[in-house]
Amino acid sequence: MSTTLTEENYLKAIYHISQQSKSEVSTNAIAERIDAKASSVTDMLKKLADKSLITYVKYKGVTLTETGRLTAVDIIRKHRLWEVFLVEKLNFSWDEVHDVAEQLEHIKSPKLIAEIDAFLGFPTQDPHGDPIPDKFGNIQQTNKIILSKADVGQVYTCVGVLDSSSEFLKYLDKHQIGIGTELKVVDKEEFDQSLTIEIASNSLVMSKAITTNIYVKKI
Amino acid sequence: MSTTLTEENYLKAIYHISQQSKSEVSTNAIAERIDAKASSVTDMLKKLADKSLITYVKYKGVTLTETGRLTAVDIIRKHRLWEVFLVEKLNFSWDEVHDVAEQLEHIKSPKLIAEIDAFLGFPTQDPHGDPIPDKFGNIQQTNKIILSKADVGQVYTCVGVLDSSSEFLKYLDKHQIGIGTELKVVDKEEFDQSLTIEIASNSLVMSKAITTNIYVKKI
DNA sequence: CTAAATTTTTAGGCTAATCTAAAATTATAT
DNA sequence: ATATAATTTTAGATTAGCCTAAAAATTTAG
Ligand SMILES: [Mn+2]
Ligand SMILES: [Mn+2]
Ligand SMILES: [Mn+2]
Ligand SMILES: [Mn+2]
Repeated sequence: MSTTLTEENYLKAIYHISQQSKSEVSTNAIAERIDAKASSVTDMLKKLADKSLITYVKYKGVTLTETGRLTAVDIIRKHRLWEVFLVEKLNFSWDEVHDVAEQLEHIKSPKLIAEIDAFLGFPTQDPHGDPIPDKFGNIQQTNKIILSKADVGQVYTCVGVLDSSSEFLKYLDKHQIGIGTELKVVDKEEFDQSLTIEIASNSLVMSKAITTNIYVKKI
Repeated sequence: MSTTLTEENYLKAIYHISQQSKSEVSTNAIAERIDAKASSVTDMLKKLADKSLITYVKYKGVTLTETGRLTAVDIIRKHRLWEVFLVEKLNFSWDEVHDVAEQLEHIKSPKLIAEIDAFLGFPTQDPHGDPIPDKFGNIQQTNKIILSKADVGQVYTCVGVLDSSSEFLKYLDKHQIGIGTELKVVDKEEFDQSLTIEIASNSLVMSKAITTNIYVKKI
């Protein structure tokens, strides 16, 4: 059975929320993410349940069925492959790709995405460091940690971002931080949780709002 | 003002029909092309007229306004650039590209299409020999003729097709005919208008149904 | 353990895009 | 010139996706 663009966006939202919370996904959480009213979400949840893409129990929240999960992951795969394409082949910067990928991810053509994948040399990560699911829906997870929980005195590599908004990515660009950049945590201010970071011999103070949006890995 | 996918498809249909007939475009002609009922077309025509994309007089048919024409040509530009991309970069054959391009042509991102254009080296023709409008909406027309009107004894180059359906293109593939192929019109059977064609020293009889769908140019 | 707050669902309505059936208009053929 | 045929438009429904307001269910606080 085929899915509409709107249904696909709901499945993706449910998938992403479930990645964070691990439990049933609530109507309100979906409404917030989709930017729709809870009543609209309820309507759609009934439809998705009818299509066996989610299991839905009134007042109790939803979980993706295996079919629903595979559908969501396939959309995410397409989104991330398109983002790589835009950056690698079309001179887009990492803060420009998301909105276009939101449109491109809904293009229906298995051959297209298989060829794009090959054309890009089967990339495993998107421009924001997020893993690209393989065509079977398997996702390779790396053992990254959030910068705010890093140890003082330790050196890390930036491996991803939590917030992929243009505004945040431009902040990182300004301070020459990207995927692969080495960061040394020099000091932590306990009062506001801000970190002093050393990047290529330059010192930079990052507020908690910043450090909770950067993924790093011990070198 | 932004256009919906459906509105864009109507504008494209009106544009293509007006290319053939040169006069006002009728409701029924649009209905047939869009594969919708005439009443649905009437509804949409009112909407497009409200948006000043067409001039519409009840019972008299429609014409595109300058804005409408530019919108239609921009969609066609995107369609044809995507077709080139699919063939040149992603190993699609010319009979596989149309349906995917029908989806891709509606992606809204000026940067994306500008970059694709540059990435492809600013092509002027799509895989079916159709001209690619430039970013200002100008279309370079070539002086092609339809093969059925060609002269016996004359040699031609295939420069395009009228029917881009997968079925017709596969027929051409089977007989090793493509854009650039040399064809010599050896004979014409007056009874059924069929032509005997010589291609690379092989002889082939083409019915009128075939010859009215191939564009050629005198060598 | 109840009362208040919060969350979720239901009820009813709206718009875009489609449809069928019937009415209105225009074209065609004696 | 008029009757018939064809085309086009109107009228009234339907479906997807969204909304607001109110009701119902669940959670939280005292
Ligand atoms: Mn993205
Ligand atoms: Mn991304
Ligand atoms: Mn095409
Ligand atoms: Mn084409």
